[in-house]
Parts: sequence; C-alpha cells; structure tokens
Amino acid sequence: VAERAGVSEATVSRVFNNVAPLKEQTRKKVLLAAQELNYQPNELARSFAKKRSGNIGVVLPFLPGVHLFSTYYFSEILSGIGNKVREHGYDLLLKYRSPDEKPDLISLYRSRKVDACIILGMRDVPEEEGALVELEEEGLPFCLVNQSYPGRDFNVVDADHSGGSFEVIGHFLEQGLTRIALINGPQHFSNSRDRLRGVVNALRDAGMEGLGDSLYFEGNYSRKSGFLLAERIAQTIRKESVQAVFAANDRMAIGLMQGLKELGILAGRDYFIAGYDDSDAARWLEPPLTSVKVPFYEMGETAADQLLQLLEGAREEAAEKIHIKMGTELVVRASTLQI
Amino acid sequence: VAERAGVSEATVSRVFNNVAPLKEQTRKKVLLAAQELNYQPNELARSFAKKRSGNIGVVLPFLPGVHLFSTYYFSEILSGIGNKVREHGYDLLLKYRSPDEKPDLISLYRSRKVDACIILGMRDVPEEEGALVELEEEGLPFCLVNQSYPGRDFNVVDADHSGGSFEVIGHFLEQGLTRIALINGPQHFSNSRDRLRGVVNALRDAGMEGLGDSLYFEGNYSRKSGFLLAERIAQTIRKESVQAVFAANDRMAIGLMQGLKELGILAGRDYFIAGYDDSDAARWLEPPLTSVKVPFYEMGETAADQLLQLLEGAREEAAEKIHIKMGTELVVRASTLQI
DNA sequence: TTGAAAGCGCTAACAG
DNA sequence: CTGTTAGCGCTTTCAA
Repeated sequence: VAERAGVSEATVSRVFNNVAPLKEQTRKKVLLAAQELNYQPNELARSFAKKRSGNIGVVLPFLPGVHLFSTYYFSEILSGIGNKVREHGYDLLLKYRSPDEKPDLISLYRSRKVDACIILGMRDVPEEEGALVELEEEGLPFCLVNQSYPGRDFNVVDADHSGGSFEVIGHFLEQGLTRIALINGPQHFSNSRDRLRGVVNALRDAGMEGLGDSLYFEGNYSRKSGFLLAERIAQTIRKESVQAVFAANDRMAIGLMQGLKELGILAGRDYFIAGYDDSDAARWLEPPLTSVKVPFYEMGETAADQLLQLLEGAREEAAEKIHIKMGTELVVRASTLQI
Repeated sequence: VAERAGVSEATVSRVFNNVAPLKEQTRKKVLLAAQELNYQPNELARSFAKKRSGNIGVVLPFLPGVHLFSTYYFSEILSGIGNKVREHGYDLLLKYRSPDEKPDLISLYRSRKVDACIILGMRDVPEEEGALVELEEEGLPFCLVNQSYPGRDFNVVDADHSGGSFEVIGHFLEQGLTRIALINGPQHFSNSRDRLRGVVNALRDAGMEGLGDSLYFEGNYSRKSGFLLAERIAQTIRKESVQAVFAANDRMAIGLMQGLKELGILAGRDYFIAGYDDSDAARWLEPPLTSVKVPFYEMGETAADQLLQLLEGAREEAAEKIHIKMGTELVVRASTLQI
C-alpha cells in the first residue's frame, strides 16, 4: 500500500474515497505518492470490504437460435441501460440464463456479483414468477422491463401496448378496413395480453363484437413464426375476406410478408398490414411498414436510472414501487394506406 | 460459515472447490449442511481471495448518437462472445469507453474486475495503439476483434476483408461493370484498409490501373454518412459514368441508396451497388442488396474461446499469439444484377 | 484426509 | 484531522 507517502493506510483510503475532513496538504501528498508508485486501488478488495460490487446485472433470457443482441428489442433496451449505468459509474454484468434451468436469480445476488438487476424477457409462468417472488421476499432490488405480473407489485418499467394497439385498430377502421386479423405473441408475456386488450377494446368501441377465434393467431415474436403463419393467413384473406393484419411485432410482420409474397399475395395490394416496435427495418421494407414506435431505449435508461436511484437512496418514496408506463406512437406508412 | 457441519472451514472450502483428496463421507456431510443452511459462497470474497474475478471484459467504443447494440456488427460479435463466455461459466462485464478520454485499459485489470478483455472498435491511432502496447507490456491478456496493427503482434481475430472486397469487384467486372466507385470506412480501421487493398488488387488483376481519386469516398460506417455522400456520388454517376458502387458496409449502402432515391436515381436501374456485412437488412431492401457475409458471431465466439483457453492454460502454444483470420463470402442479390 | 492459522487489500469504527 | 485496530469470507500454506 502506498502509505510510503508518510501517512497511514486509513488516510490513503480516505483520500481515495474523499471522505471525512481531510487536510488538503496530506491529500495532495497521498495523491502524489500514489502517482509515483503507479498505484491503483484494487476494486475487488474494495468491493469485498464494503460488500458492494458496483455492478448492475442484466438478466437475459435464453432464446434458442436467436442472436439476442441482434433483435431490435433487446438491443435498444440494452443500449439504454448501458448508457445510464455508465453515467453512474457502475458496470454492467450480463447474465445469460441457461436453456431450461429454473432461473436461479437469488444466487446472483448472494454471490455478490451484482448490487441490483434488470430482468428482461421474463414470462408469466409459475416458475419464473416464483423466482421473482423469492427475490422480492429477500428484499433484493430488481426491475422488470416490459413485463408485469397481475396481482404482483414488482418494480416495472413498461410501455402502453394496449394504447398502441388500440391506435392501430383505430387506424384500420378509419380506412374502412374492418376485417382484421391479429398475430399476437405468446400470452405469457403481459405485453402480448396488453395488445390483445387494446385490439378488442378498439373493436368494441366501434360497435363490433371483438375478435373471432378465426382471426386470432399466435407466433413467438420471431420472423420465422410469422413466416410459418403465411399459409393460414392466406386462407383468411381468400376465404374470410380479411383485409388487414396486425402483427404484434415487426419481425413477425416481416416474416409474414415474405411468406405471403411467396404465395403471390402482396402487402398494400392484396391486404394491409401493420407491425409493432417501429424497428429500423420497418422503414426499408417494400412497402414501408406501418408500426407502433416504442421507446425501448428510454425504457432501458429509465429502468437503470430508477434502480440506481433506489440503490443510492436518492429515491424519496423508497417505499413506493417503480411503476412507469411509457407512451407509444403510431407511425403510419404505406403498408396500411389505400392507394 | 457452514462449518456447523461438524468440520472445519477449510474443509468446506475444499468441498466447494473439489480439491485435494476428500473423503466422500465428509463431502456429503458438508453439502448437506450447506443445503440446510441455504448457504451460497460469496463470490466476491472468493474472487478476492484467489485474485480472479471470473469476469471477461468487453471494451466498447463510444460512438456518439449510435445505439451500439443496434448495429449488426456489434450485436453479432457480442452475441458470440456472450454465448461462449457463458459456456465457460464466466460472466461478461461490459465496459463502455467514455467519449474522448484516453482509453485507460490498464486500470480495468488492475482494479481486478476482469481477468481478460476483448476489445472492440479500437482505431489505429497513436493514442489507442499506445494503450494496447501498455497492456501488452504488463502482460495482461486481451484480444482484438476485426482490427490489427501493422508491426504489432497482438492477439487478433479478424476476417478476410481484402478477399471479400476482391470478390465484390470481381463480380462487378464479370458483369462488365468497370466504372466502379468505392465508399470506404475510415482508414484508421485496419479492416477499411484491407478492403481498399482488395479493391485495388482486383482492379489491377484485371489490367486496370486501380482506383482514381475521384472514385474513392470515405464515410464512417454510419447510415448517415452514406446518405450524405449521395450528392457527390450522383455526380460521378452522371458525369463520370460510374456504373457500380461498392460500399464498405451495408449501413452506408442503405443510406446512399436512400439519398440517391431522393435524387431520382435508382439502384438496379441507374446504378448497381454492393454492400458489406450481409446484415439482415440487405435481404429486405428493394432491390435486395448484394453483400459480403462476415461471420461476426463466430468471430466473437472464437475470440472469447481463445482468450478463455489462454486463461485456463489450455492453449498449448501459449507463447504463440492468437492470429485467426476467418473467411468471408459474397452473397449476390438483385442490386448488382443486370436485368 | 483434515485442522489451524495466516493473510488477500481494503473499509470502518474508535480513539487520539 | 489522522493513526490504530479489527475484521469482510474465502483460499492456502503447513502441520498433524
């Protein structure tokens, strides 16, 4: 230790944590000595001593065959988190969940590698909910993004998917497109359920009876799942005179468009289609895809920010849970416009 | 500590590290006790004691205004790294470099938060090279991806960009497209220089004189930089009868195509264009974009794998530096095909 | 095959 | 304002 500056070990520590009253002179002396000795505090020891790692964990789901970062959704959220975490001087620890394995979140904390976590892509199934409840009971700080659990009061940063979906359907109806099919994501994601709710509400508000079974489809948010639905959607277009399709994300919309194209059915000519997420791709598609813009980046930033405030005790209403719902916005492009 | 199992602290440690001769019986006893007490080793203390963090660092460049993960390039590499690192039981620590600040890589190690690093997006400028040389001198393990330094012998996982570019030009020439413009990336990236070399070689091999100044442009790999070059490229198409453009990545190609479209100049009709990276977008563009596929994901995996082997001492030729160059592949699509 | 003891490099009371 | 003294929870000699 660099107490060859003529002072004690403790003083050095004080300097590096600028804590307690310190004489400017000794301070300088220590800093100088540290410089000379090319000293660098050992973060590991430091974390150990103060029982805080200085890391924020991000728990990522395991998606077979998907390059996680290469999805607009995760990329944007992570960029947002990363940015905010860096501002606060924390580091980001990525935790990849393993294939099936019950998510052992607790050990992540107990092993002291993170001070708090942002958890992505959790599903509303007993096992995963249980893991969260455990965390909650242990009083370990975490925040979910884009997922909530009915009847549970977790920290959540979400977006108004119900409202976004409502707008999409409203837009269809305004154009006289009343035969609408929905390709939703799995119902174990609260955001999928939100979308369904928005759709049904919009239809009801227009005096319609909601969504028939024959017009409801479910994919898993992958491009492939959209592609595989092409055949069935083609049927509804031909036989049930469906005019418009609302896909719960852009990737499925893209897959579907490709699939239908191969069947000779073209978007903008034979049917209209809207996606969701407003990913970059929406702009480049032919025709450009109407979509709902979701502030994923900002959601990541917000989740990180709130969590850090909570850690740093800066959040006044510490008792209050984080409950943030961010706005969405319909972006109309050619894929839903009659010529 | 769970030595309430009737044994000593040291024995518990031995069990958890399965080290030294151990009687199966005591082993079981400890494990049982641990279970009952719901004990979980404190990784922080453990790291501290054995001076290893169990983390692999990934150093990311600061790119103003860019959502880092939302670029095909970084996303894929990170996915690859993440995947491999998880397999080895390490965790990933993301380190965002700050705006300008001389990259202080050393402190990352000295602070003991990482055991080794994969460094992305470094440039061939004295300052950044210097930082790497320092690391090298200190004997700290790291690996670069997609960037090398002439005259330096760092660990590098790279791809054959010279070969890929060679193929693009060859493809143009085969089709009788001889007036070719290049939009390259900044020359402080070795991969940009590689591409230029490939282009020039291909032209020379065909008995041409190389690339005139008027046919060389430089962007910064962003979509915007491609877009901003539209005006100047339009000139070369009109006045210098340029027939084909080779952009050093897909993002610039996309930007350029958009820009030219706004000027009434259409890809596939008024000029031909090839990109590089073979990102997802290439497939969806109109017309679909010819591009060079680069195994970014595999490069990430490989870099992580090699580095981990090095750490674990599994690399036989520990003395040898890592020098891997992965293959690239031309993917021809409509944007370079005469009708 | 196991116990005892000595740290790892720092922070955190508690005195002075 | 600064020095002293204990640990943090584990690994690791060294003996037994």
